[in-house]
Amino acid sequence: MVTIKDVAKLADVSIATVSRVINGYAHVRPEVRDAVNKAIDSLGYRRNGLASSFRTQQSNIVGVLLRQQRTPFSSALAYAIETTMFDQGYRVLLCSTNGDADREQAYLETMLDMRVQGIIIRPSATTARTVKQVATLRERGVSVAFVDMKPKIASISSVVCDNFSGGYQGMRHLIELGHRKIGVVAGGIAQRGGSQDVGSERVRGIRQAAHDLADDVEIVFSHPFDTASFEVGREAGQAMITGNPDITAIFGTTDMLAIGVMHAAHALGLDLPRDLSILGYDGVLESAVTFPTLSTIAQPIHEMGQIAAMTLIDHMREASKSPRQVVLENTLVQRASTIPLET
Amino acid sequence: MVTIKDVAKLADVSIATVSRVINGYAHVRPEVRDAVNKAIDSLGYRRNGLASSFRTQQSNIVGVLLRQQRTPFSSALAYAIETTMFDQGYRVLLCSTNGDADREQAYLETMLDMRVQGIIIRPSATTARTVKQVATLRERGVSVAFVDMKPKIASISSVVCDNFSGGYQGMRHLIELGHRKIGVVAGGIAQRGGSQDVGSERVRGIRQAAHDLADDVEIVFSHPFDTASFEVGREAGQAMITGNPDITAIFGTTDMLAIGVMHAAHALGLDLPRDLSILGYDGVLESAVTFPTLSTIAQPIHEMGQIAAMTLIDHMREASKSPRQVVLENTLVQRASTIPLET
DNA sequence: TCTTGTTTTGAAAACGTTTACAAGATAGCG
DNA sequence: CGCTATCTTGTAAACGTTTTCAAAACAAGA
Repeated sequence: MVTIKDVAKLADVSIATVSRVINGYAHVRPEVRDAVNKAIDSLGYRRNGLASSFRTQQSNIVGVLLRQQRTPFSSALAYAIETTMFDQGYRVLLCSTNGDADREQAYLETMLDMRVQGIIIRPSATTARTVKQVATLRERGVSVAFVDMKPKIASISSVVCDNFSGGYQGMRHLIELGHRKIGVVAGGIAQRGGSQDVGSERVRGIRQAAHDLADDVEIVFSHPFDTASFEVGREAGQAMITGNPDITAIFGTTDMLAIGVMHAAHALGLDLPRDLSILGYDGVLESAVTFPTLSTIAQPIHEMGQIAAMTLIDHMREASKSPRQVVLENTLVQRASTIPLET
Repeated sequence: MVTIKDVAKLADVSIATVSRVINGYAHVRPEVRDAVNKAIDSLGYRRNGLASSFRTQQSNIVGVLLRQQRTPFSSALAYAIETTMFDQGYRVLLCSTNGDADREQAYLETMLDMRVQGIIIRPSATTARTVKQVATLRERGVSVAFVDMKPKIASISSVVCDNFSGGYQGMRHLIELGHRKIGVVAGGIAQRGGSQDVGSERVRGIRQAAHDLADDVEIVFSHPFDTASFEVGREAGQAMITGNPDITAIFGTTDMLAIGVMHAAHALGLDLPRDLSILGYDGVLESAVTFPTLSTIAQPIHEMGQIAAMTLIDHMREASKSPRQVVLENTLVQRASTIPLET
């Protein structure tokens, strides 16, 4: 393996000079610089990243800790973060904890061991524990940013969507279409803990909209305290439709949930969207692919990832940077699954 | 930051002994071991991963280079690889090149700089270039494994599915259902290059099955030389259905392609699956979620990832291990979108 | 020419660990 | 008790880079 020493010898300079050339420092005579570069090329020298990271005690790696990885939302988020980081010269150590607290712990330790400069976390259920660990992280000089969950500690930067407003918008959409008896399938709330969590916020927005916008709205809630998956949506949807045949619209607080509802409706022989309007939440790719295509409250997932990445980068480059809490707006994407109530 | 020296001082031993304890070497007296461990705990010492990686010139990081990241297939694969690696004590540097050769190059260099022990690659279009780079990698002692593409160099391990057999199975399924005029939407072939690529293999299997199993089968091909996306499938499907109204089944060589076809069929007012059977390929989550649910040739994606990971680990642990080419079987998952031809 | 200031360069230390080597301690054996 | 073999421990070098410090070279001003 060719080292900086070999380059120095060939170019007939000291290793310090080679280092200066490599790192683009000033105060190197142009002809020396050229000679060094020539030596580097001819030897095929590559800087030993391990050595330089060791010496400077920092790698250009940032950790990204997601609680899932296979879901459309998570992978879109991961992609956004990764590309942004790449463009800024950082590399990403991607870790999916899959809700396992031990894994989360193990990954955080690995990250610490590797002296990552910063970490982006989409916290899982065990938030309390995570937050405590985050405190430890910051003591060690690691920058931290949360995504998709506002931390209780105000000193941590975060990027979230306004889920209250999203829920509100969605409900308003259904009400404006004339629906008055509306089902809400709100999954995955309990396990996310806290009252400030994503799912509860959406439900809060839904209630508020119903309260604000019409006197005669009736909401039927279904709270499958489970993951917000397709199967859960189907089961909840089936129960809801059979139990409340007069419902004219169902709002799933997750696209996958809504798609599950859609399947239940199909299976029960309903003609969509004529017999039942269905609204989703997230705006993942899959929502564009259902039949009928799913109207949904879209989250700016890519933007979330980008902003989270840039926020973290700001903190890493300038430790004194004060934390910022970014809140992004969700927007209604109207497709084919929601139509005006036929009278 | 507390170092091994501090621990040594507190435990009143040499740093060599501490190192031995940390790394679990033999020849340390139990009481000394305990004392060191106690010192470690009381100081909150954590081994500096950067330093030890530097010293040993290897990190426990493996690189995973995928050409995409947002697709269901890729994220399922990434997840499988990552969890397997984690369980084996390795950490994953995940990189999505997004088909960009420069990015691929940049990532490979980063990986080299970080002295990753091994790399798993799902090669992109620029295979020739990649293969050349891989040669360089191996000179530098980095183990390499391919996934989802059999490399031309026999010395590289790989894990692929038998796409020929998959295509064959799919076609047989449709023929056995009585279909005789069958459309095939085969996307994303050209850009993968080579004749040995995934898409072409599937088409080969399809042709062979038609040839073997019935004299009177007519196949209509559509080759959108583009990514195998939903939109492409929809456009190709629309053209195919309107151009060949007597087709009774369509085989998409990718689930997303097939789902696109399904949408085209819906849009044209066809009643699925009565008017048209549709078959997909991949078995991604989304295929279970369409309406009607999509019959598909399912790939054992998780298994592919697992085996790729374990293969790479074998190579890393024992460099002399001879390469192995694993070929996995695809299996037909029959759902609602394919039914017998009504006569 | 001498002084002063600036630019350019090299020598050497340092980062925190692992590990080769040697030495000290202990045990086993005759 | 003395010798050897084995176990346990410490010393010190090494890994490849960055960076401090100081010296050398040069330029400019007097």
